[in-house]
Amino acid sequence: MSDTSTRRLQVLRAIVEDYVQTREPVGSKALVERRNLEVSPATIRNDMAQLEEEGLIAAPHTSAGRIPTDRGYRLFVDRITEVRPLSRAERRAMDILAETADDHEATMEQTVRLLAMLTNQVAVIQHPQHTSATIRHVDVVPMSAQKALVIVILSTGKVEQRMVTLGETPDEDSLHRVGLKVSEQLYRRSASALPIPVSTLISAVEPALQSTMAVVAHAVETILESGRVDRIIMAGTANLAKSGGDLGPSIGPILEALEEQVVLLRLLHEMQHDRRGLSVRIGQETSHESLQETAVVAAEYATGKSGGDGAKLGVVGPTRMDYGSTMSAVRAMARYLSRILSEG
Amino acid sequence: MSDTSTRRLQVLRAIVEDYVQTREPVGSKALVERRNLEVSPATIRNDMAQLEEEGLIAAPHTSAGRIPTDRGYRLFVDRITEVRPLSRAERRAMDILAETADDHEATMEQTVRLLAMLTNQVAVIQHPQHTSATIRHVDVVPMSAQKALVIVILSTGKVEQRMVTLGETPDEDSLHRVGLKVSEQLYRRSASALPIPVSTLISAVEPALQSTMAVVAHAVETILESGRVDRIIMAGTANLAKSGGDLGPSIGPILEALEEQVVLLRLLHEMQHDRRGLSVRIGQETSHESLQETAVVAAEYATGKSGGDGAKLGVVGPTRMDYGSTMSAVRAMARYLSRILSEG
DNA sequence: TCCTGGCACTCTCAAAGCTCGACTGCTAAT
DNA sequence: ATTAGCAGTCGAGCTTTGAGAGTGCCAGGA
Repeated sequence: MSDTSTRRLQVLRAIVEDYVQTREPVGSKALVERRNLEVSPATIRNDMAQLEEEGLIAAPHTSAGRIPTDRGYRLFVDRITEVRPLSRAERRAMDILAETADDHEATMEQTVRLLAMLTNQVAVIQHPQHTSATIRHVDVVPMSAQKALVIVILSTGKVEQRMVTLGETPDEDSLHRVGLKVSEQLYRRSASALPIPVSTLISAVEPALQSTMAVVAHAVETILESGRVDRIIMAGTANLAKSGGDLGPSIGPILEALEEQVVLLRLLHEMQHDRRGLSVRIGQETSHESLQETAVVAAEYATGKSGGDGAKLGVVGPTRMDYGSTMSAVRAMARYLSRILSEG
Repeated sequence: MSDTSTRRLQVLRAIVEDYVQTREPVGSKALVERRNLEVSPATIRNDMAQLEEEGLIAAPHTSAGRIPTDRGYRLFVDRITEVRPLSRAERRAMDILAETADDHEATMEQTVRLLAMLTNQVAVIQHPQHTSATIRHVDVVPMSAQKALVIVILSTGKVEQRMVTLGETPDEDSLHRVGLKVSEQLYRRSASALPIPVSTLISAVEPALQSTMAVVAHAVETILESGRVDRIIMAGTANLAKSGGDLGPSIGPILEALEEQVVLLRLLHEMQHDRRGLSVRIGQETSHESLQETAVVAAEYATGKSGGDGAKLGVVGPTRMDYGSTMSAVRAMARYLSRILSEG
């Protein structure tokens, strides 16, 4: 019993691997040859029939080989594939990245680009939310008679800004003073501690500036709130096209779904990570129409010294992808990024 | 003479317009019918032969209609097409945009997204360089024992940041003081006025902090310098795929070229704008391999109150595009953005 | 109970041949 | 300068055909 069922797993594995490599449905005969198994094609056929019944593989049409179904890939990912270690060249690339990291935003961009290159797929990365950040500095810059820019700098180095419309027209120095007051009052305060003490702030300035202060305080609050809204950056969309004829002829809808950041964000958010820190969604598991033929591999990375937070990064590619190396690249990337962000 | 040569222009116009609409080579017979001209197909054929000789149109194969060449489109754009006014709905969309503009970055993103929607093509926008900006505030935030983040806020509301590695490990307040000193010394200084007086800055702090100050000052300089390096944001890449089978089968290389921001930046930089403020590059005129089958329509927008600066925005699409409405959308978008940025 | 060899059957893919239709270019007449 | 008519060319699309690959099933053997 165990004998035959382990062979079936081997068959599934072989089918997945061959199909990923050759992009063609794999038949019983070809399989025994390529893998020089010890049994005859007929035996394999029986196993295949069994696997098909279990919904792990399917035949595109009567006289073709089999290809894995989403469930087949799922089983493969869960039980069979090994996460492969990275190659030397890949490690090198990451080390270089770690050295050249200067600015927060740039680091994210380089990371996502590198991940796209390593995997030859579309890479995405979620901006860290500043839950664990504290407020570092607030500044108010006049932009025109009526408008001013409120800028909040967080301890993580993230900088947020927002344009506000003022009722009156205070001079530049007054605005500056308002900014200083807010800085002073909120310094070191957790960015996620809402609401902020607006009335205290207002009463901290002279009456003439109080309405301005009200507007500014409100803007700061909005900024802190919106810090919980995620953003995604992305690279390697060209790889979608390059994956050549895979994904049906329909890369358009996929691109659309990717530009719709909301979809991806929800998806990433829902993903639960296993003990390896990885998470995979395959085909329909994405529960999104246009991503039927794609899979998402994601991992969490630590966004600051404190760790906890957990933004994510990952790649999107055809279900027919090399899960082993993709998973290893994603995992490694997450670790490296965590290290860079928390300094190492 | 003038009679027959103006008709030839009309024929060219008709060919371009029909081809853009139908996506199919247009023949002499179909042309007289659709346009109910007063002449016979044979006459048109003669004109076509003439136009072909001049290199304005070409036939994909012997028994097909004609399609415009790049030179044909060029003539069409230069001499024939009228920039069409926007529809009401389009104006509406822009007005809404103007109202919801809060933060600098967000405005840019919304703009580029809207432009992509309006034109159904890939929209790009170049970040303004801060030539005309002045320095508003500088802050230094410790990130770890060895590293700190230098943040520069400009009068335009743009915020730049850069990570630096410090030789020693000053406490947070010292760093803060360094930041304040720099702010104080450079306040109102033009961001493009380089080099900055590093030695003055260094001697403005106590000896223990001087090496730190040197690092920070250098970082500020780097930031100001790098402000001249352009960046591009982009939206609507999905439209590339949607433009269905146009562009050959080869949207991959195009996506790659777009991700290579350098290429686009050079291209945008080279474009000279006509009296309408618009500039168009068609096919080979882009002098870039993978953009052979695309055209770029761009316009300059004013990036601040002072005006002058001149960053660009535009769209990239198939050469076979509706130049009239694309040009009008780009131009309108440039005007609106100028107005928003310089406040109106 | 599991494996194997053999056989009949099915279905896709690619090449080949074919017809149809759309255009053109040319010439001679107006 | 324009027109009508005619002969010639070529691609798009359809059908046919053959080859190849692969399956399912059955009956026999370990």
